[in-house]
Amino acid sequence: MNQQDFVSPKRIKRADQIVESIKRWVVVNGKQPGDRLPNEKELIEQFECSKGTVREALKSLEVQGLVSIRTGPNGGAILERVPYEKASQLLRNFLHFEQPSGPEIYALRTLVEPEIAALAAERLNQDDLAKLEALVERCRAPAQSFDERMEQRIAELEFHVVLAQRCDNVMLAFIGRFINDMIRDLVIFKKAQLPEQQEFSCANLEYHTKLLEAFRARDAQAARQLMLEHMQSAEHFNRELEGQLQKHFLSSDH
Amino acid sequence: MNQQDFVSPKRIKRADQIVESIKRWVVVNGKQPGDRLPNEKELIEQFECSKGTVREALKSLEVQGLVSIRTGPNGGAILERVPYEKASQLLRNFLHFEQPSGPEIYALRTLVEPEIAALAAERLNQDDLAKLEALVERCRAPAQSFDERMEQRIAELEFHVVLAQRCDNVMLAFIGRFINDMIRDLVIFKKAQLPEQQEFSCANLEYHTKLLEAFRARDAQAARQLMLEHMQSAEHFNRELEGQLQKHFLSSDH
DNA sequence: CCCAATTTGTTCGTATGTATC
DNA sequence: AGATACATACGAACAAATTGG
Repeated sequence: MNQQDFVSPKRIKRADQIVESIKRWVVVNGKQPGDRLPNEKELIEQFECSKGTVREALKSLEVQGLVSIRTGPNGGAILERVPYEKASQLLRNFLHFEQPSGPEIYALRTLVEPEIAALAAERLNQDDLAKLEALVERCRAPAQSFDERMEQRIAELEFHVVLAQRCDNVMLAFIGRFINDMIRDLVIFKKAQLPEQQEFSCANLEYHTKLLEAFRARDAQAARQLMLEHMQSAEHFNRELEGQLQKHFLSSDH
Repeated sequence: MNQQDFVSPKRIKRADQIVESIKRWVVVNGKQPGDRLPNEKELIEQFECSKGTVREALKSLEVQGLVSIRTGPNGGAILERVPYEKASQLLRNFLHFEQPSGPEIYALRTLVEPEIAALAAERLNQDDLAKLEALVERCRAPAQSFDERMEQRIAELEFHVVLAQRCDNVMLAFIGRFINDMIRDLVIFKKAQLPEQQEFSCANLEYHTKLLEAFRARDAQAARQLMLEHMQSAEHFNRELEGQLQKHFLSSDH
């Protein structure tokens, strides 16, 4: 039925072709977030296909986070910036079966966080600094309970997310935020097994305090160096923790 | 009609609920790639909904790259590892409106490539080394034409992709491959504007040759150091190139 | 090679909710 | 408030693909 059938053993669905066509159309016409796509009727005659096929293509674009579809008159598909949450979720799907280990995550973190800190140092405003200080202060009082300890651990990670969001390299910003989200989920997931690690919390608090000073002084070099030491320390403690968990797992059952 | 209507102003579609349920089902039952999902009929009675709704949910999972759907007896949806190409494409959607600049990409590259080189140094086998050598040799003869120059440029990038694929940190491997894919597209897109840059090609060839030696000797430290210098050099040349392009753009028209 | 069983894929018609004018 | 346009959801019938005898 199609001339492509001889070259391509795998049939390419019409809806997917339309998705690609629409993407090209967006790129070559320089369409921006907020711009409207042609409505259903126009797309149907443009691509000479049924209403269902167009709807399937739009549906696919929606799942990818590229458009949102509004109901009502003058509704239809409008272009959207892909929200971080969507991109994050799709990347996590990819990593689910790859199972990155704790050490792998921390190794990447050690590479990127110092640079993020250096870039953020030059861009943090008073609001950001206040937010960071609040997060640091929340970790200062010794935790009284299990939940409180976990809450402090998440506040620590939030400190890094704030830095990532203020970093003006979009790729570094994404990776930084993504890594901290992953670690947050690890913390929550392993919460039943999470031992005390008082030393770890103290070290983190100290580093964050010093980092805050460097940020206030807008000292990028100091921030980079402090963050590097902070990450190496965290990497060390994580290795220790995983060793403990392994031992506990081996001795308890199985 | 729904108790959620008070807390959540935004109605959550049934199909999306089913998607989330299936994802949870996969995680808690430890399903692996190749395992089959329940077929349409079972899903319909499981979720008490129509065939169309189930199909929409499966469609969504397919767009996300999590399942592939086959027809016929013993057909249905089977779990898939999300292929790199899918994850890459979805992340590029996210970055499309963020427009990472050349310098931003190269800055991240300078951070991750040295580590990738160090990790790869310990894992490259004879086949990999032969492949790398072939790619280096392809760049040795001076390019005679425009297309040949571009082909060499792409072979240079392929060198880095091979390293990324052999790196045993899945997150680093993904980022490394992704960055080189992005640069490849930049090269192809800007091909009309690509000036000669003989020095750049020579420097790259020299670094790749030295790196190959280090890989043969399984010298991770040397590989890391060489790659760092290589990346700093590339970052420098890219800055120069963008300066030239900017000047050319300003003087030619507009 | 064809037939039959099985399972997905497509296309109707219809009803209902919901946002916009 | 009412009319309109669109999305969502359902059901049933039919089409297409794949497998195994």
